[in-house]
Amino acid sequence: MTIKPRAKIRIEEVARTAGVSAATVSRALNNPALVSPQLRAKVEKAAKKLGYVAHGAARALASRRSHALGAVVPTLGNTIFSDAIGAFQRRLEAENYTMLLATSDYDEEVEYRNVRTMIERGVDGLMLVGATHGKALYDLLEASGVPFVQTWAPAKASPYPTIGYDNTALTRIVVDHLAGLGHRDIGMVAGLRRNNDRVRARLVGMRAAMRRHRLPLPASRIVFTDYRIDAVRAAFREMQRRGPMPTALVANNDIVALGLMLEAQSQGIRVPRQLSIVGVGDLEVAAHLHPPLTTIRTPKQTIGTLAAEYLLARIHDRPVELPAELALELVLRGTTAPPPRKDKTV
Amino acid sequence: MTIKPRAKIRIEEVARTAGVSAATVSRALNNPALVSPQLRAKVEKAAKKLGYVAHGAARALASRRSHALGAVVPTLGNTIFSDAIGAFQRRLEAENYTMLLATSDYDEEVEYRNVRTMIERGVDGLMLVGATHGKALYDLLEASGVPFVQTWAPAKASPYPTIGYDNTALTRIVVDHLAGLGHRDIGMVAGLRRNNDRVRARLVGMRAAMRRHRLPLPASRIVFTDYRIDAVRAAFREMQRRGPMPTALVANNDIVALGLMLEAQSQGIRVPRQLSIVGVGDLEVAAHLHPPLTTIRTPKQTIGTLAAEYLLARIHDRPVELPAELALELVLRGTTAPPPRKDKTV
DNA sequence: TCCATTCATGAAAGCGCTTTCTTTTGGCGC
DNA sequence: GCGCCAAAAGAAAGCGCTTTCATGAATGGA
Repeated sequence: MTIKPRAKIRIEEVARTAGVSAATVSRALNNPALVSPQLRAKVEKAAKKLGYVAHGAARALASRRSHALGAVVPTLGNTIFSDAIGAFQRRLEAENYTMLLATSDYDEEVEYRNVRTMIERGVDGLMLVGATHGKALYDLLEASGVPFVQTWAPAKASPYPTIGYDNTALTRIVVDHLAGLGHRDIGMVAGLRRNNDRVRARLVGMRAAMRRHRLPLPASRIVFTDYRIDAVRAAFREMQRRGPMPTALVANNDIVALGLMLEAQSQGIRVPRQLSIVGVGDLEVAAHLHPPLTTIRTPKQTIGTLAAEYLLARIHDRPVELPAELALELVLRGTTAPPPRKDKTV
Repeated sequence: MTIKPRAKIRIEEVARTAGVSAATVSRALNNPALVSPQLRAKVEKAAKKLGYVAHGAARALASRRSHALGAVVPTLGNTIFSDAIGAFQRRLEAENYTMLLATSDYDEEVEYRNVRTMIERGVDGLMLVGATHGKALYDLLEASGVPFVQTWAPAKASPYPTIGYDNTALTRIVVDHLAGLGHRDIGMVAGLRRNNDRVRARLVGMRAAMRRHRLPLPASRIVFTDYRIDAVRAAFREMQRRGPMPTALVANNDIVALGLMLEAQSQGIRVPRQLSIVGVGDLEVAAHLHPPLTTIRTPKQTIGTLAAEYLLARIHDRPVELPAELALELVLRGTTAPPPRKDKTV
């Protein structure tokens, strides 16, 4: 049952066993084309036999390549990010890269520290969330020369490489839909703005869209919340407290939308008859809610995959281009309908 | 806007700037107690001024410590794991460790490769999910001498350090509850068993508990599914196809439970009047469903935190002890009730 | 006052690889 | 059969740190 922990094997010993030099072993393992088939076979056999596992740090030191990419996301508690990270990692794995992951909890300082640590660890590239970061971070990034890519924002949002969709457009699509249905009084249940340019962009887009439709959007129609269902329900009630409810609510994401539906239902408010709700993200449950949730499908996995591809390409000096922005899709389901007929004005 | 990428600073230059030797700089930065306050201050100032960032690989090579821990989990798509990973990472961060993360997608071979890669990268410790792995994996682990900890299983499940709760006990608790309510015909909607000893343990526990209550549990009462809601609903129908429905269903987790509730509702089956359902995990939504879900609360964050603590302790040669098993809590809510009165037998 | 300790510092030897540079080998044309 | 050149292999010099080990200064006991 217990295996004798054999001493660690260094390249030297593989070389001796195979009857070649360490240099040849290194080449055979990392760049087989440089070694004749016979020696290559010998080396491979010896390596396998001895259970040779290269020493990553030594390799990184000598080659100036860590074969590791870093990712810093706000949180793993949101499937939006964990899905993207999953896709990112799978892409890396396919290319034999390792992922370093850290979470910042929407804290700029923590993010800075994490990035610094990763640079220190020698990551070959870095994935960040959001297109607006502190100057200190950008300075650090530029000083280190590590390729990086920002995510969840369209390319135009930053002078630095960025990949994602346009959050401004997102709320525009939603408002267009709602206004098209006849809604004139639309509210928004937004996420917290702290270090979250996605939320900020959506607000901007919301305001602009409302203006285009010549619809009012007083501050009282916007309420902020984190993504705990309790908090969302409280936000719902907060909006009620501020005056008569809007006929439609734009949620920051599907979880928020779910919370709103839950609170509406428990108050006997009919969705969508009395109140329309739109989510964002198209989580799996969205389609299964009662009624099924109208939402915007966002390309989370694509973001992770493309981020990985971009970084890998940069590292290997392959040409890459980032899409200007990723497509969004309005998924029409059962939570939106024309507003109730105005029997009483305001 | 553009910062001139200053050349990378090596310890040598910090030493020169501070007017001391490289050895002193290293000591001042890593083990300040060994350096006199004056020199320490000088070094710190020089390091800050030059923006010195240590070279992790060189440091790892020289010190034989990577200051990185690895984690390999089946998937990030399940909050069970992403929450635990989040807690794990936060704990590491507090101690200035970095996390390497990889997902195996429940594939033993992928897991092996990932572990190998991490060992190669020189992780100081490793967190794994599950208490049963292939012999090859254990051999690798022992040969490398890297401390590791298994999770999501009780200590007794393995000769190796393991931290988690007892999945056998979990289903026992559920069955006890259901049987106590008067249910005699209980079904189980389990997860896929492939490389998943948690599911297998729950099956074992389920069978044992049913036996203790002298209740039958034919194979037809157990149906397997992955965690997509569509699949769960199909599983529900599959069970119906096999004969008259049980009066209670044990779900593999809250997502599965949700899927079951959804399907029941859409068929007009009343929960819990006609059908009791129990979940596992106590996800945040569980309390907000209609009716609120009876479920078992599992200590996911605790598992992540304790895993980190154990590993850190091992690395620093601090004494550690792992709890035999973590506590489970039955959260009674609205989806369980006595079975409908037997108007017609079987 | 002198020697034995202790403490802070510096010099230098690696850590285990990769990669340049050099040497050797072998293929091929004449 | 000889010489030339390309390809393959080896020797050795680092990569940028940490950590022994050695040294010198400072302290204290006799």
